[in-house]
Amino acid sequence: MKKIAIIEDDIDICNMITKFLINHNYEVYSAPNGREGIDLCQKFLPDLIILDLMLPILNGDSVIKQLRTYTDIPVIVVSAKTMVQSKIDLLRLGADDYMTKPFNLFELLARIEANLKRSVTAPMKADIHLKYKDIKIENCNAYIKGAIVQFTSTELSILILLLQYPQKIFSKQNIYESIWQEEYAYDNDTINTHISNIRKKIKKHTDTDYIETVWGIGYKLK
Amino acid sequence: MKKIAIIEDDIDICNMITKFLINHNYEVYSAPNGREGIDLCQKFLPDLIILDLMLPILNGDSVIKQLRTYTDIPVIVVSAKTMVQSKIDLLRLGADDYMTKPFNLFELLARIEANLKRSVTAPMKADIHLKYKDIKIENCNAYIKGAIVQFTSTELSILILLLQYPQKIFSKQNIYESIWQEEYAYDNDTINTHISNIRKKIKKHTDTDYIETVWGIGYKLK
DNA sequence: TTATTTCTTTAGATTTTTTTTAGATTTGGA
DNA sequence: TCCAAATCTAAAAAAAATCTAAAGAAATAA
Repeated sequence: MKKIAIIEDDIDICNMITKFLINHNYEVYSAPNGREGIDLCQKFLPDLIILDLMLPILNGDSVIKQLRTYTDIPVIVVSAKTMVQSKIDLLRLGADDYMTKPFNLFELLARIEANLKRSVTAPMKADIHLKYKDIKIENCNAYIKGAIVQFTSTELSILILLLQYPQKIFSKQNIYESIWQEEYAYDNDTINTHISNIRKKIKKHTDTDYIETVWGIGYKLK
Repeated sequence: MKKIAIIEDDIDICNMITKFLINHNYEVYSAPNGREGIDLCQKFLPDLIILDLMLPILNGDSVIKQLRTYTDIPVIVVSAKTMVQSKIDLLRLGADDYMTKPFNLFELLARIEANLKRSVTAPMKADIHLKYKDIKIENCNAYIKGAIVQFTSTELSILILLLQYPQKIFSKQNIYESIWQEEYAYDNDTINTHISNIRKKIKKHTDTDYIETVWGIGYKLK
């Protein structure tokens, strides 16, 4: 049975969707705000998320952004009609589909099924599990020699990128455009600094330096 | 700005997608059949291809097959709903994603962006892969008799240039203008020095001198 | 709001690479 | 043979890229 998470602050809408989906044979979890929504997703690993844009505590944009750092599960965004101009940004941000309120439950069902179907055939990023020598990444946590290490999300993204292709040399442009999703205009030492910080944290747990500087070209794992 | 090629025989659909993508800041090229589509791709080197399956002259399958002999650019296949059973074959053939007609343009946009993103992080196959006797170049790494050798980026560029045309004699001007992308004003021994350093590094790993000096003319491999 | 964390920018130190220099060596031709 | 031009290479100088601490800015949490 497929699991669906609903992140929605309006309790009536939430109940309505929940009942409807349970009737249609889904397992449903819900959370009333962004923060709890993210926790929920990490806990129950749903197959699809229905996300209200207007959330207390952590708004929809941020929720998608955070989710997308570690998973590709389909996210259907729900928003009031007046917010429609932001839909393109949402898709850009990483939402898979959107609907405006008020919506027809059957239309929602159709979209859920379409998106679930798609995510089966699409290559899954969900549930990252990487390992390289003494570094291990599971979901959003990094471990070095088994000890959890607190990387910031940018640091973790860079580390994951490197870990995904341990042979490849990544130019700063590669890294920047992969992580920030925007053009790399000029070198402002941002990447350098993050690399430096990553190294510092790694060094606390192990003697070896895992990141190699390839002069004039970029960085790679070593 | 990213370039997208559309290979689609229905002129209305083609125009619709073209307009939409131009509005979303892409540079768009299109071709009405498979043959022209392939020419187009060779000419404009798009970052992503949207390919209709049902094409006159050369059908979609063959187009993918041909494209895949020399490139890894993402290909999103578009097909009529009745053709859906072939989607797995398509993915197998080398397509990266597919959509059935009629489709939502925002969904297309989302998929385009997802696939472009993926291709940034994927290891590049377009990368250089050269071999000459005991010297091998893969990605940005040079190997001699299997051992990695640390060339600087300028040295590597020169070596790659020579390796690309092992027969050709390169004048210093040739080399300078290829690598530095500017006019070769006078001989300041820069090339000499780099050649010397390359030789030194090669000599550490093998007895033979791979670079031949052609007096009064330039250098070539030997 | 204020406090805290994270990210970006800055600036000077450091490291590596590139270019220049200079003297030695090699080459081809007179 | 000897000479002049071309090439070689070690070493010095210059330039460029990178590193990192620390400050400032921005985002997030309380």
